[in-house]
Amino acid sequence: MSFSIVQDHAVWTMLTRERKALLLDRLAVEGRLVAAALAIELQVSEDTIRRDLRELAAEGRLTRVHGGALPASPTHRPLAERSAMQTEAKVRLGRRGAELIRPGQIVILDGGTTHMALVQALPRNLHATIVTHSPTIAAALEPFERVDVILIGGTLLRLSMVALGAATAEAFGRISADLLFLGVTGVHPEAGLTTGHPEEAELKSRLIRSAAETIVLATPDKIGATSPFQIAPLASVTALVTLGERPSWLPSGLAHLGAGP
Amino acid sequence: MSFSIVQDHAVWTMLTRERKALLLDRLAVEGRLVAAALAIELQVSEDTIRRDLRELAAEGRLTRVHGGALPASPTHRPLAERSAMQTEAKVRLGRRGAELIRPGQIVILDGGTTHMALVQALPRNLHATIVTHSPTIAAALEPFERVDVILIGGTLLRLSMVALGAATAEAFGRISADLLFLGVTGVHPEAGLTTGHPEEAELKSRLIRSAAETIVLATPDKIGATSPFQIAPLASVTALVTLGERPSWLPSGLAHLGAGP
DNA sequence: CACGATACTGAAGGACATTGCATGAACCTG
DNA sequence: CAGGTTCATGCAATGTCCTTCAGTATCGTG
Repeated sequence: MSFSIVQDHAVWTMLTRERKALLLDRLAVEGRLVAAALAIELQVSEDTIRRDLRELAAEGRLTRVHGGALPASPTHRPLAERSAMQTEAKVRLGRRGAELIRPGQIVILDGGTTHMALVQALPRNLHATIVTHSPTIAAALEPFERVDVILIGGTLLRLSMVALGAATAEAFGRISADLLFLGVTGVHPEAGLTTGHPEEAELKSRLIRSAAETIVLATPDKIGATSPFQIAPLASVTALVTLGERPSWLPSGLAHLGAGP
Repeated sequence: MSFSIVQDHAVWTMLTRERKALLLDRLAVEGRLVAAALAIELQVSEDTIRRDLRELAAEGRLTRVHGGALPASPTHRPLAERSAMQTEAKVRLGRRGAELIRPGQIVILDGGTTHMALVQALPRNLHATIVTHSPTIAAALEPFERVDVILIGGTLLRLSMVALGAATAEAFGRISADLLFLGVTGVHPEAGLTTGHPEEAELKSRLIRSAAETIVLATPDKIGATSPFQIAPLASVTALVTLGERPSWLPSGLAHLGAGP
């Protein structure tokens, strides 16, 4: 073949199936696919991408739209839209977060699209125990054969799709984890860690008590922002991961990790 | 990994078994195999590699794809592939099952792809409470704004992606539902309802005790089939939904519903 | 040791899959 | 409604697959 991409050393022949799997993965993480961009990125013609999308659509794995594809029907707009926001930031934070998990650790994963990105970034052969009260996260952990998943039940709060309630809190109370990835909607020098739902705030504060270390992955829009309900003061956090520089107002006892490009 | 092919002018003839083992090792490490590249590397014809891959695929050790092979992924594929199996049957059973839910009822939904199809068939404005120990089902219920979702936690059984264990059983013990949709892998005149996992069988039998009525949606391949572990005798079921006619051996006290086209 | 049976490999040929390109239709934007 | 973009289809080139066959090595048995 004369069109192949010779890169001095080796030709990375991507199998068709691999490419399709990649497309679906990408769709799950980013919530949308753009045909033209993918063609450039994967070094194939747009026709090939379009063909893939058409075939995946025929299998019902995604919905074809002009210019690319969107998740298959069952996905709800709010969630799909949320995951389409700040995609790049979330992918990078997720990758950085995934690196922090050591083999064998017991990790509590809070809900949220950023943590979804973290799951997508986990190495396939990771050996760990992951505790979560988010059915979405739990479902996404299916492919990881060496991960033990502990699902915490309760009443689902529709907005954020996590379990809440007395039973949930009690179940977390019986767990001592090594690591907690905590989802918040605000990180502020005075207000501390905040979120938009009172019960959720309470549960999240309990999560902090159930783990030795707490890590917050914060997209840029959350830094310096506040939401109505406080989870805990900043000092409760072990490390804050952001895309940019360390905010000047961070307490000195708090580690800051960059998730640069 | 590097190895020399020629040692002292003597050619290192690799035994077939050795080569196959190497292929599997390589697949485990790299996650993919490309037939053409392996042929060059191992100094055999592509046909030989292809033969190996074909045979390994027949043994279920890997998945053959155009150009090479991918992991058999006893986890990833099953779910994706299982949901692709018997699609038409599942959709019809799911639709029929969805019709059986009355507004305001408390419904226990077991895991499984058939029940996933049921969720897809639910009316958007359904008002009900759905209890489930399957994160996949729970996640799929996100779009239904008037459905209260109760998630039951536990340790996830990867194969079927449902929560199991003492906590799960106990949580179900505290629930009295109107309706239970029970997933089984066999419906047999003598063996009754059966499934392939002992703990799952035990939990399922507990589910039956937690609901006033039990409904089994059975695809054709399950009728007359048995799996190793019994859940309960046929008489425990309120209604059996199938695509075809009522099996002659069904106990007379048991309702049969057709999910015809 | 001889002999047939079996297993393994490579090669030929035809079927099949995948890809990029060309064409004209459908779509979106302003 | 004009102009660009995106799309589906048919086509040709190439790569991959399977089947079949023949040659060689290995094994088991007499």
